[in-house]
Amino acid sequence: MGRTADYSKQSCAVAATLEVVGDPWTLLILRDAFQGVRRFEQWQDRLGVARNVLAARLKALVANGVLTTRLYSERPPRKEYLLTHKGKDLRPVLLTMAAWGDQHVYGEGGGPHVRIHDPCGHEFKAKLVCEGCGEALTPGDLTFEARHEGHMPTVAEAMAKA
Amino acid sequence: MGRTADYSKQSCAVAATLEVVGDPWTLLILRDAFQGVRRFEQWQDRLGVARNVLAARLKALVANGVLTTRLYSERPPRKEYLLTHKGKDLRPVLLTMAAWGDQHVYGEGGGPHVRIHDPCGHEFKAKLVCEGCGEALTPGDLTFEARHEGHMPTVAEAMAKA
DNA sequence: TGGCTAGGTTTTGTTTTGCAACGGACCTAT
DNA sequence: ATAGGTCCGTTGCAAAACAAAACCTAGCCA
Repeated sequence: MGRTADYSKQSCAVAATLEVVGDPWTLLILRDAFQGVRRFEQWQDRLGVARNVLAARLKALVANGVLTTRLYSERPPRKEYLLTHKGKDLRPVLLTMAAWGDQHVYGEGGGPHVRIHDPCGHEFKAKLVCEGCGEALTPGDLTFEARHEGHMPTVAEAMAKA
Repeated sequence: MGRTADYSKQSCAVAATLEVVGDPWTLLILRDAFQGVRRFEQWQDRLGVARNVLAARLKALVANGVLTTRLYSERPPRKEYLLTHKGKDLRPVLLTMAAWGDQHVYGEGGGPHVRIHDPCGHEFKAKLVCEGCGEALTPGDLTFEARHEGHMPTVAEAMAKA
């Protein structure tokens, strides 16, 4: 059979997200979209991705509601790809990944780019907090629970019992 | 050439991160690792991933310093896979993705699981803030700048230093 | 007429994946 | 002791996704 993992059976929000953006190129396409890329040729130049693959990814992203198309020229018909609200909400995912890459792949010196947080003027460093209490994340401070009846015993639960 | 995107030319922290965890299965393997999975058969049962692929991914994750192995049985030699510090730091990435999946794939009702933030007792909702000023992210509040003058260290170089 | 651009699609191979079978090395129950 | 079971992979094969480059449509330019 094919390559793609059948994330859909996983019944998990992470798997659901990966089903949309889990492709090797998709997140890079979106990274460029956040930096203003909107046209086929721009992505092709920047990423060097095969044209057929790029066409397939853009089509899938539109189908999934992450991007929309808009004609910027009637004759000849030319369309550009814009982030939807759903797509813009992926920015935290990319920033979190960028933060990890800066710290753990590039190390001390930091990555090749700096992101400046305009409101405060300092380098932006991503920090994840609990929206409810505003506290930062600490190891092991989360407990998983099934929301729906149809119970799926997780490993976490199984280990908690042991 | 083969299938795999050559992220290494991208010279970008996102691409660097994807080089480590951008594989279709890798993030699901790590998701389970955060829920306590440590052994080959556990992953195989839960994910249904092909055994050769799982073996390859685990090997790559160890090579990349995201997981370590530890013998839990001398005879027969059996090893388990544990998250390193570097690996544990990927938790924000997974939580951010989970938050997006909950909101945009599952929608109103929320995803199949709830994550409880033990310190405050409420459902954990991920929020990304600027570590410097503590303010939440708003659209277009980041500016990108190149850090280095002439030279952009490639991922390959960065890894060679490590 | 010929050349150029933008945005793809088609064609032709190469890589990777999924699957199932096999392997070794050790336990345990009969 | 021998048969079965567990755990952790490795090997071989067909199918799917991929990469590269040629090709196509549709207009525009001169």
